[in-house]
Amino acid sequence: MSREEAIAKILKVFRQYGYEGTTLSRLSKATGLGKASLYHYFPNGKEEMAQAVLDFVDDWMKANIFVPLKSDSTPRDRLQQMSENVDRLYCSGEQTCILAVLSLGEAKDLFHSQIQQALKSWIDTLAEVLVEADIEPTLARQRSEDAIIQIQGSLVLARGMNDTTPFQRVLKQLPEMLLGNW
Amino acid sequence: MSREEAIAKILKVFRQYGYEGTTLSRLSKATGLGKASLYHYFPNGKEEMAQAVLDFVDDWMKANIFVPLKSDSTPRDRLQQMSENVDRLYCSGEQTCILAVLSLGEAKDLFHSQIQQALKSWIDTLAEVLVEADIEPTLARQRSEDAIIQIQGSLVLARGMNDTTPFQRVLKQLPEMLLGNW
DNA sequence: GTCTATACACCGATAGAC
DNA sequence: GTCTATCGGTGTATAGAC
Repeated sequence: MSREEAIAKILKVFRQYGYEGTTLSRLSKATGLGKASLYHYFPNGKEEMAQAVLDFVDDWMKANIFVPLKSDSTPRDRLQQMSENVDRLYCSGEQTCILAVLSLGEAKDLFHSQIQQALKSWIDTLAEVLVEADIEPTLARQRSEDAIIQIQGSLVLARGMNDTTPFQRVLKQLPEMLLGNW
Repeated sequence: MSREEAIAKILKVFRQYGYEGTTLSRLSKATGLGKASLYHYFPNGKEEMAQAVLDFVDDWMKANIFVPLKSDSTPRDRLQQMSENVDRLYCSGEQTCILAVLSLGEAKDLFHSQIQQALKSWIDTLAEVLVEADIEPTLARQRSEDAIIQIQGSLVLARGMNDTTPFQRVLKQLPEMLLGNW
């Protein structure tokens, strides 16, 4: 198994159980690797695995969210593209946000600056698109923040209610909400 | 120390560290009680403490959110009252939502139905107020759901950005958003 | 009620064979 | 690379003195 494949499986565990709830036993089971083998890929153990997971998601978001947002198609198309990839990122609302999960407990101290940076980049990039769509910078910024709030909030609600409908509704309305047509 | 006082301190630990990250050592430190003393108040240990915390918050929400929402003042006043108490519940955005935290990992299996019920009651009660304010039931329900989404999402963002501003903005706009005046 | 002491399982991590 | 075996530490939980 490649390191990349292992990271994808490890990611699922961290998303479900959080940092402290993710044990080497669970990671071993999820990857099919023995504990010692995990240390072959990640010499610094659990912390390095969480770091790898964060880096992996970081790269994925750059490629599948930020790059599309900076493309040369129309603002509406770019926002639509983002929504589709956000839907994939969170498996239509069935998976938590790793940024949200790793901002709890001990993990908060370890990864806070990286999480903060990822959220900030997302909001900033989104706001730039809205400014291009002739929205006032202050309003653009606020709407972008609201978009992240709605995505995160609907993930929480979907998890708590065991129903992904709220997430899907939010995502569907997202482009028009951002552009202010409603 | 009374059981109630202990629960309030235990609540803080679960909010910060989540279910798996909350250890008896941390609870012992937070309460000032030895581990064995904790078992005097909560014979079934950690699970019972989490249950007590959930029940405590449940009662608090009934008294400080649901009851005000069902009072006989105007819809706007009731929503305003809710916002103020939500602000207290989450310490102006500095504290997580225990319902959101306990819907992760092992705790999800243990407490899912109670968490689901609490969220559902909140949305239902909110929607009733909006219907009284002559809003169509379908729209009332959707806006109520959006309110919970925005509260939860802004808490996540506030935590990730280490900045409670988003939460406070959401809360301030909440009554007018719900009534549809914006 | 609160404590010290302790039981036993599981934690993260490592050694070393293959 | 992957494994088994094992380490020291900490987890939850309990016994029993005071």
